[in-house]
Amino acid sequence: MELHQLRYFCAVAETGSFSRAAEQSYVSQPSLSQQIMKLEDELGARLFDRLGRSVRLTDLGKTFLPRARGVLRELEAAKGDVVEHKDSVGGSVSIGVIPTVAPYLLPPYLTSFSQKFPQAHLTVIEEITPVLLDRLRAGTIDVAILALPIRGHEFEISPLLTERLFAALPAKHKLAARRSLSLKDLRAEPFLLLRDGHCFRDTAVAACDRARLNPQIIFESGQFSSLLSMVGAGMGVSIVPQMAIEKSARCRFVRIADDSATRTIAALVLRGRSLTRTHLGFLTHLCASSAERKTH
Amino acid sequence: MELHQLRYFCAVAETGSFSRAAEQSYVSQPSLSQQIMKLEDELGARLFDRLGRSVRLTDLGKTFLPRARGVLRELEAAKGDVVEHKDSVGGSVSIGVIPTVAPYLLPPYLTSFSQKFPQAHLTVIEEITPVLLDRLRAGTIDVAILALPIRGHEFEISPLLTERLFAALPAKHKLAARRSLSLKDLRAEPFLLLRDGHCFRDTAVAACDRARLNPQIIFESGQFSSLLSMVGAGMGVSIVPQMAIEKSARCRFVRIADDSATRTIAALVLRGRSLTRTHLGFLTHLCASSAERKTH
DNA sequence: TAGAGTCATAGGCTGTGCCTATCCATCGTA
DNA sequence: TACGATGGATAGGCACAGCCTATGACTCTA
Repeated sequence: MELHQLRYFCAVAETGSFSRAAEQSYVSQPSLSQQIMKLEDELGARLFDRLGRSVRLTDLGKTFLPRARGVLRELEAAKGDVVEHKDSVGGSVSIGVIPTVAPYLLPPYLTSFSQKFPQAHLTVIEEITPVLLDRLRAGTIDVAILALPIRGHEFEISPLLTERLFAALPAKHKLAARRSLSLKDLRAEPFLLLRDGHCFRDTAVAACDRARLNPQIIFESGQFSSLLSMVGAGMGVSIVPQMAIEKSARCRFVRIADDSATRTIAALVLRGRSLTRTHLGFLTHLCASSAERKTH
Repeated sequence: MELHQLRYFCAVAETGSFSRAAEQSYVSQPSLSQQIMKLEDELGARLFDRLGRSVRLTDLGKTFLPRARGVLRELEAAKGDVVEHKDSVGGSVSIGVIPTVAPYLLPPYLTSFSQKFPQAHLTVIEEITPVLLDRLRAGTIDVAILALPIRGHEFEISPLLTERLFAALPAKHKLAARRSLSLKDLRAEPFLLLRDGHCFRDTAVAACDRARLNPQIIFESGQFSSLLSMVGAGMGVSIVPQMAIEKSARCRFVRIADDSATRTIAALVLRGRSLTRTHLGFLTHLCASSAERKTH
């Protein structure tokens, strides 16, 4: 049983004639006859009585007609659903962000995106990098925003922005008034860093490694604000990304001049995943916004 | 969009794998892949994300899946309906009968048929021959029971029984004691016949014609019982079929010996009409019963 | 009785769905 | 890191199914 057979059947039932049904269905009359006969053979009974001039539904045909229409109706509904789905930008997007980016970068993005796509529904999840990667793989988030580098090429990576790292120093520190400094200048300082698991800790440590620096870590926390208040209290120094700089009377931020003292934020998508219009809208919005940001 | 594509799609969605879906659908994996791709092309969007090892529904796929299932469910329902319809003998049969047969022949047929097919629903319509033929053509009755001859071969004709004609005479008539008579013997008699339109009038007149008899008709009625009471009152003679003979003190029935003085009752079906099991059941029952009747 | 209309049949062609063989990427494992 | 196993995509070829035109069989009408 095939769909075109059902269509032909309905056409004959409606027009009461094989010839007219064929015309209406844009096939030749013999082809249509053949398909109706094939359908009848498969069902094991006649659907129409061929009476000299006209054609009439048999009892079986009468019961079969609404069923055939039902199938075709479902089919149309399915097609309609697809069209609707493709046209809509009302879908939802789940975004995963690492904690050292979430509070600084995301809010302006989200508000401007919501203005552009009012029907879209956004969900934001704050997790550390390995969790985000797992969730990308599992499909429980659509996009992840995190810091490079990311190994493995199972992801599609779009770099968004690269920012410099800054040393956070107590206001009264001897280097606090400098325009910039080198990591080596911090060789003797006690360090306050993010807890293990936060990727920015790895970024900072990697920068130190490249500067042949082995920092002595005396305090760890889960968030920058805790670190900075400790720095302000004079317990030691820290390294923060540019976006985490916050005005504070007791803290000074000095640009780290080392070439490698940067971090790059990127948006990741699982390679091979198909993206809805809403997903694409969000991604392009993300890239556009960050490009704009760079030019400032 | 084709049904097998929807089936393949559902299979992949269920198994989470093209290969397993192909196995389950009894096609090769490339064929199935090809059809899925074709479906995706038609819809203009991916239904699955091919992720290295496994395969996962896209958002579109997720909304499309219940729709595809809906189409296939409707299809199964349609097939189920057909099977059920073919197996059932619970359908209805509309029977048309001419008035000069209805009260005599039908009752025993109907009761025995209802015993054999308790779920069948019978409808009986009593009309004169041309009306019955029209209704056969229009499909508003399934079977007609009437007297031959019928011209035109648009009908399938099954003779049921042939009965002799009898002369109905007043009890005191000079021929009333005879075992049989010839139509010519009635040459001088005034005739009472059925009204024009009743086919038995034609049957009787045709028999007279063949006997070169031109009957003088002095009374017409729509039913035999009226004629017979008038005959009993001595107004004249009449001709009736064997089955219309009724015991009466004032009427005598004498067999008409003429070869052509018979009438044949037949069942008619529109040629080319498909018959349900119930229709066939009724027809065969009719033929069987009348065959049995003949042997008595 | 000729002609128009209707469905069925016959024969031939094209497209397509299927197959096998192979390629390419990923994943698990030595 | 290299290798085989797994799973999907690609390529090439074949056979059938659906379509077409031409024609036949039949009915109804002028």
